[in-house]
Amino acid sequence: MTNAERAIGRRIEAVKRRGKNILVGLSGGAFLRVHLKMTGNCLVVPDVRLRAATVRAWFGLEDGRGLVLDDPRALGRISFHEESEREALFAGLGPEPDDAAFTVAHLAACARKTVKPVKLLLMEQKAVVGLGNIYAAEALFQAGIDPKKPSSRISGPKLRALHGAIVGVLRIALDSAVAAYEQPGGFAEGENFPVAVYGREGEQCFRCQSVIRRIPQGGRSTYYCPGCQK
DNA sequence: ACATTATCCTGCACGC
DNA sequence: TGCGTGCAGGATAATG
Repeated sequence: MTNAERAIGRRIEAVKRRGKNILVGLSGGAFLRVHLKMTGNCLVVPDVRLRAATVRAWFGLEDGRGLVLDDPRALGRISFHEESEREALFAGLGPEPDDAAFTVAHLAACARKTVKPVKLLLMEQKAVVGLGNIYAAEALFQAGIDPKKPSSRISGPKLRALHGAIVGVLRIALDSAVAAYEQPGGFAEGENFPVAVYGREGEQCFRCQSVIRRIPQGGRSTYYCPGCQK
């Protein structure tokens, strides 16, 4: 029996989220883990037989509808797990940004442990979950921190500002994503987020008029304002 | 043990 | 016009 076949006959009981993972709870003590990566979309379609060409995985529901993973770039993943695997599966993840466990002290403790550039620390999903390349850059801009700054050398006030920026950025990102999904037929995560630095290389900073820069970090592009971010 | 790089995958922007 | 190249993204495997 394949892993996908282990889901057959089970009832969908709940849908939750942990960081960037969607958890589809199934009867019999199991769940599906979905990661949308960049362009994935997990949704229920009216007829599982009429799937878009970009649907990479699908489950037929008893009424003919389908639970599908639609992903043009095919980086998204869906996998079956027993409840017993849950703890180990997410053991490396940090707290949710809106959880009481995500405090300034927690962020400071994570930062103190490493000299790696703070942008990379934020991308690891270990100090806090939810930040990707765009939101990490925007949070660092809001906090006025240079993305190249060694994590352990960030001052107390800057860490406090960063904590607030992370919470604010992810709250807006989540709210706008939920609103986008609630539009009829809508899916436009991120489209409503007002970017200050991401993708704006060579353009002027809205705040100080400096020219926005782009640098490689961890194989990705990081955008920042050299005037605002020290 | 750590840090950097490659890999996955497709679509699109770009230069010639 | 059309083709080749490179880049975008998150997470993880592989390499240094």
